[in-house]
Amino acid sequence: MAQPTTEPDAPAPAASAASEEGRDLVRDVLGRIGDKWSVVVVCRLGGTTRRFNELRRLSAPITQRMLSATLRGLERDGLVTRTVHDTKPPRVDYALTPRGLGLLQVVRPLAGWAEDNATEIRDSRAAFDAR
Amino acid sequence: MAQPTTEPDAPAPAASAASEEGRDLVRDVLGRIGDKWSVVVVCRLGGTTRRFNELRRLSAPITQRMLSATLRGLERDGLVTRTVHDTKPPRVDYALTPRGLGLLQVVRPLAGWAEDNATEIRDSRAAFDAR
DNA sequence: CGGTATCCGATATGATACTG
DNA sequence: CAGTATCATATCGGATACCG
Repeated sequence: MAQPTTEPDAPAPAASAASEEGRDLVRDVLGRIGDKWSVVVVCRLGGTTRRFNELRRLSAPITQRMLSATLRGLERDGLVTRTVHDTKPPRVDYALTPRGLGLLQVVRPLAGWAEDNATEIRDSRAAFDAR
Repeated sequence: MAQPTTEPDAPAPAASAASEEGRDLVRDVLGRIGDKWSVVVVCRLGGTTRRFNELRRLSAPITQRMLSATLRGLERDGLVTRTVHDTKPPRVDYALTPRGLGLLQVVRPLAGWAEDNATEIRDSRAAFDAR
């Protein structure tokens, strides 16, 4: 980011998320995909291209408003493409970009973990709340 | 849902998160770790055990309140253990449980992806907002 | 040291109605 | 079909102060 001059040598971020502002950035990115629906939508998109209402059914019970907002956020981050076909009735296709596919690769294991551990976690919560 | 009778063979949920209530559960779990700090704290804990303020420094700029709340949430889900040593001054150790270590395995790649793509995503956002 | 209690504003999300 | 606009609310999370 625009450090024009005077770099002694310090290129290597070395460990993870070293720089101060780098960590802010990483938390921003995680916050984006950490909203209620992004992970669901990315997983539902997968490697194929889907239309709006198709995606909505697959991601139920997402509301129209939230799907729209989620997709715009993902598009803003360069994770999905939005293609408008000028037909009647209108048709809009969404698909993951290469960057979005990269996200899918790391997010699918997460969703899998959540699924695998869901019932045990629910039990842990119940036990914790019981005392 | 609830195909009462006559299942020819259909045992496999095949794809991910098949059952209706299963999906709710999965979204609950994802919502938990999708808050602002859980991923950071889990990564900072890693395989070692840390004290409260130590963790707080490592997770800066988290507030005391949020670290406390985040840790309690993770403990509730059976992802971290909380060990109180009755010394003076008090000392409390936190560590990931086996289940928490499992989460770490899938969350670390996610954090790595966020780090790797942070600047490009920031640029995409700027470009999107510009128009 | 390791918290909890309280207050409060920002944001995320849902419900509903309307549109090209 | 694929959205947007508006309103209401719940929750998140920061600041601050106090406690054992």
